[in-house]
Amino acid sequence: MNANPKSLKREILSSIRKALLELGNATKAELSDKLEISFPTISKFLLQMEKDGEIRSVGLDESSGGRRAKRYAYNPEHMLGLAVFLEKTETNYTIFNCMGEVKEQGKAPSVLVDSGINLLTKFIEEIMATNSSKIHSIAIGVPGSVDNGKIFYMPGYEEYHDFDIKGYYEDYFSIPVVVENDMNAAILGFNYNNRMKDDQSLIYLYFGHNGPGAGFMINGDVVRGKTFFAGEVSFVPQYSERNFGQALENGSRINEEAGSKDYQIDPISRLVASFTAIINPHTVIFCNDEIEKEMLNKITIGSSKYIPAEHLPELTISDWKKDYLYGLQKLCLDFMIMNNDI
Amino acid sequence: MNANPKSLKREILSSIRKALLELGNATKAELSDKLEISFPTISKFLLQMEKDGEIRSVGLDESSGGRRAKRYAYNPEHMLGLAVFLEKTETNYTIFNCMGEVKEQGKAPSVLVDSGINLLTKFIEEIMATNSSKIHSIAIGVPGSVDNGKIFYMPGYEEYHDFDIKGYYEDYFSIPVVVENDMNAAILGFNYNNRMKDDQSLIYLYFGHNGPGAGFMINGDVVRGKTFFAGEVSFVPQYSERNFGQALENGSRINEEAGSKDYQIDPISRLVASFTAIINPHTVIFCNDEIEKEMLNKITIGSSKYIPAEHLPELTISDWKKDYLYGLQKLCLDFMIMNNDI
DNA sequence: ATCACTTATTAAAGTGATTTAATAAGTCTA
DNA sequence: TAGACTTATTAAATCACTTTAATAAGTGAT
Repeated sequence: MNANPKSLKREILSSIRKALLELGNATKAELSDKLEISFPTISKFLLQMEKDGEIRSVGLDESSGGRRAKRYAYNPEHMLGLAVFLEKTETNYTIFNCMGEVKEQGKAPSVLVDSGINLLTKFIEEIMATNSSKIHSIAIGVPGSVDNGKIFYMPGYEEYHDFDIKGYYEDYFSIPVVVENDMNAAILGFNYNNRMKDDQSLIYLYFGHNGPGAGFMINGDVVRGKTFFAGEVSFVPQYSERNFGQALENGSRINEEAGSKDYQIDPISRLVASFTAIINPHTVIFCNDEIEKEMLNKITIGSSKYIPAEHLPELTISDWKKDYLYGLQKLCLDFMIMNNDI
Repeated sequence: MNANPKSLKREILSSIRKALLELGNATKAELSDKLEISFPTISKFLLQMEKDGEIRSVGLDESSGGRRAKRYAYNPEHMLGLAVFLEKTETNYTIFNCMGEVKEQGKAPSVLVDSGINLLTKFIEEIMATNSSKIHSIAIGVPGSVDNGKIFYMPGYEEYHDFDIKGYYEDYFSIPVVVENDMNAAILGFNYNNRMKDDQSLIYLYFGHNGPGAGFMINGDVVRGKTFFAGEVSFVPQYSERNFGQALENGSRINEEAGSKDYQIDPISRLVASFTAIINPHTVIFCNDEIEKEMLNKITIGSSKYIPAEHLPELTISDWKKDYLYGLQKLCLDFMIMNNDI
């Protein structure tokens, strides 16, 4: 619980930031109206923000009969964010501004090697050195389970287990750090990017090289589960003798030479049916490098054998990598907007 | 967004209420400490609350070396809540205080008859008449899908569809009203009653006379789904040719005379496995009039054929009716504590 | 019993947001 | 181009919580 004037100030500041970024630009009156905060208060905050270079006046409105109103816009370059995503084969990073515009991006060999955290630290340090003061938060994406900034489980990298990356780097760089699982970041990114309502239920489904998995967002929250096992859909029992993972594999061996993926339709349809009967999501997202549009129609038809069609989720295809990046950006932005001194 | 001094006041008041009810009793210093609100502010609020009869002094603490501190407790009788649950065969109601103590309860014939809402209105009106001013909020439980106080779907009672009960009665009685589906209320009740953490994922599973169903709470939120279809688990495909509903029924016909329920073990085990692979819940709750303890063990063993045992949820048995009632009470209490004039 | 000490409570000054009134900067009409 | 009107901004007064200082009420030792 935190109910005091200081928190009010923070609350107001971040709500102004959010509104300005969302609207693109606004007058004081518009902000006061939208945020239900009094005009003088808005005025005072904007004055300070303009002094700090956080916002800029972008001219006067046309008169609506009286004095023309000044219009303000957020200065996108005032704060930058850094997103780093660690993968087995390489490490990518992007630096972006509040509008989501990428200012710089690059690639490096994987830092996920035995030597532990040092390589990653050095990597971030170098990036920070050149962009110094402007970076206000860091988001790190990892291929493993994350519990509140602490790596809980990352297959193949046991030396990272139980390491509190978030805490470590927040101490080290003195800026907010957020760490998230790749799949969960992708879901957040998809949700953000497609401007969906906040309380949607989404499922991001991938088949991958090491077996299928899924990321879940329910009522706008990422689902991790009791033992971070949520999304291990290959274990879903589907046929008398096979689970989802086996049905995909088994089929693939039989149809190896045919080149057709039709054998996957029924297992996926059953999985979609199970999702619907259990959590009835709004959307199920597939990865663009794994599945074709035509396939989706077949799955829709397949699922409707198990569930009345009106309850089925919308099936869409999206760019996983892009969503992942957007997700990390979104996490960063939230921190930049919310968390702030003064 | 709401960031102004008025909301601060409300926030403080409800946090004091919450803390006092949670702790049972407290001194001003304890409240100030716990809530991170300054002593003078706490003092001012408590003074007013004591004047209003909302709290009472319950004596002085033993001295810890200096002046003895006054200890305050919430007056449970200050506000009462009314929970009404509508069923096909009858209508139950209870009146209870902030501590959850039932002050009065009763039963009436079902109001779910063709004549629409009038019977229910009259029923509540009579209860309100005798307990007049003390009832500060009403919770109504219904056997159907509810969307923000509006009945979305209630099988067999199409005349209620799209009727905004919440809005109607809030206008009529001028106190907060909350309407919730029976299963969802039961989950809230179980969660509340067992003092679980707020962000748990629970599943309440019932088999019922008209086929099985489930209620879901994920990360502390009730799950309704895109078309309020969440929890219709009988549609989950489980065997090559049968879904969960069919597996339960089919088995029952075969084993009709044997009296054994063992045929249910594998379907239920598979369902629990599906839950685990998808959302990895903390607990799955069964109804005490439908299943025995011994059965649970068999299901646990059965599920572990499909999923590594460490990821499986805890299986428990609970009193559905009681949880349902507690859930409605909890909803009422939340409204009483939060929503309040002044 | 008095004094030193501890803790609870009350009082006064300070900070921050709101409300209301006053002022400034425009537009439009006569 | 002056006056009426509209709308944006600034200023003053008010309300609410916090911080800090002062006071009250009790305990225990000398």
